[in-house]
Amino acid sequence: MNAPSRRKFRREGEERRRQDLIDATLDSVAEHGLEGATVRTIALRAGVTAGLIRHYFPGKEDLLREAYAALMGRMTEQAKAALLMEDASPRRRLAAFVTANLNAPIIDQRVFSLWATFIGRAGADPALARAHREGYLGFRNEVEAVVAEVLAAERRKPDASELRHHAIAINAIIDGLWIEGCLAGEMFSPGELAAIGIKAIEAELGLAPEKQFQEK
Amino acid sequence: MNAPSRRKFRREGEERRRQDLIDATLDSVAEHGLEGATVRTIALRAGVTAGLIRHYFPGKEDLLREAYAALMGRMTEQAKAALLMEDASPRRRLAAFVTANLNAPIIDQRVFSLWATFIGRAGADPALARAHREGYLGFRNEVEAVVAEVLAAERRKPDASELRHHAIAINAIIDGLWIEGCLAGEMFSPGELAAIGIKAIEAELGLAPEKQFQEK
DNA sequence: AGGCTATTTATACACTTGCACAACAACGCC
DNA sequence: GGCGTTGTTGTGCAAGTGTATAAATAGCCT
Repeated sequence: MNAPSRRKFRREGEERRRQDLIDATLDSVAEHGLEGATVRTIALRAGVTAGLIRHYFPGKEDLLREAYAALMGRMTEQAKAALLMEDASPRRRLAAFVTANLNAPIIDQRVFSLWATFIGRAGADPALARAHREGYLGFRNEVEAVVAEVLAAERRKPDASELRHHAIAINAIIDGLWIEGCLAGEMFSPGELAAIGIKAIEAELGLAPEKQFQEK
Repeated sequence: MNAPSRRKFRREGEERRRQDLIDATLDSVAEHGLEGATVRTIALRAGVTAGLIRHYFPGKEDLLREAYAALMGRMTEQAKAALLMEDASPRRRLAAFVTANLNAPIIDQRVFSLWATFIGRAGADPALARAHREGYLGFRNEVEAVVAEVLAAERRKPDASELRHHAIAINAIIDGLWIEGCLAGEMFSPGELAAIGIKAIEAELGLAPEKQFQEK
């Protein structure tokens, strides 16, 4: 009796454990910030003990880096997925892209908290700044490509500088509305942000209102 | 000889010391994040010893709260200051407002780092979320007021909902471009962001290009 | 069934953290 | 000029930090 009573455990596959630890890290950061994301908190959340982290990651910093990379990957992946409707008109695709970016699950307070917490350290951490830069430029290039298609369909031939300015402005509109939605989502009715975004972007591009909204 | 050699110090006025400690806190957070802002780091930066912090603030949390309040105060104060040109036309005032918000010192990586670091915790800290909400609504109301003036000068009578949507969109444009500028300022030539912002906002409001840019 | 090995736990350690408290000394007041 | 007030320092402490390492055991292979 009064056995040493060591904790029971199961062995998991390496990839599974790494993902669990990364998810637990993101959860911890979202809930308590970077300061509250201690190895013990993370391990507890992942259902393991703290020592195990060092078996999968060289150190805590590496775990945080991989967690941030995973977050960015998921965000850009979701964002770009909305552009895959091949059969629609460029204008519809752009609208769908905006709509996807201004509704759940991309409008999400938890994701925003994570983004803000990590990006706040971009000024001090060059690796983090570079990761952001790449994600941002990738996103903006996607926007620029769709804008080019939209304008081409309207028989307009913008030069490179014009195109770039449109992409910067549209990116800003989406980012700005995304923040407003994440921070004060309940102040907007469903679909309102997307409607505002689409109208603003079409104004930026000088597009006439869609035919369906005009009198026949 | 080998006297105890206690550190020399000067007594400062209460307000001065509090401000120094708050500034040192913001510097520490900007440089090392919330995790790196320890009482010892902050005190060292302020040129005092750690114990003094407890003489001016009940605890570290209170110091952080006051530092965030000070940051928000300075940001909104600077932003609104650009609207004070009484003698200019509404349209010029709006343009000046945008220009002021999209150049130094408001476009600033350090300020952005601080904003992101603090706002990242808004999801978990209700007091912080409320502080943000108030600042945001105040800013948006300013925007809405100028927009109303601009449209009135154009003899247009927007209803409340229309006005609100314009304010939301314009706020998003400014915020989005602000972020782009803070995070990748060197990718834009001086004044470029402001020009993009003004064009996007005038498009949103359906304003014709200014007369000075049209052929006479 | 029984051992092998790598995953997992548990413990230890040096260091940092926020905070408490007593000693001290700078400055105003008489 | 001495003296009291109190701003300021220095030290101490318990709790928590990341990491190192040894001990244990779960699950695969034969």
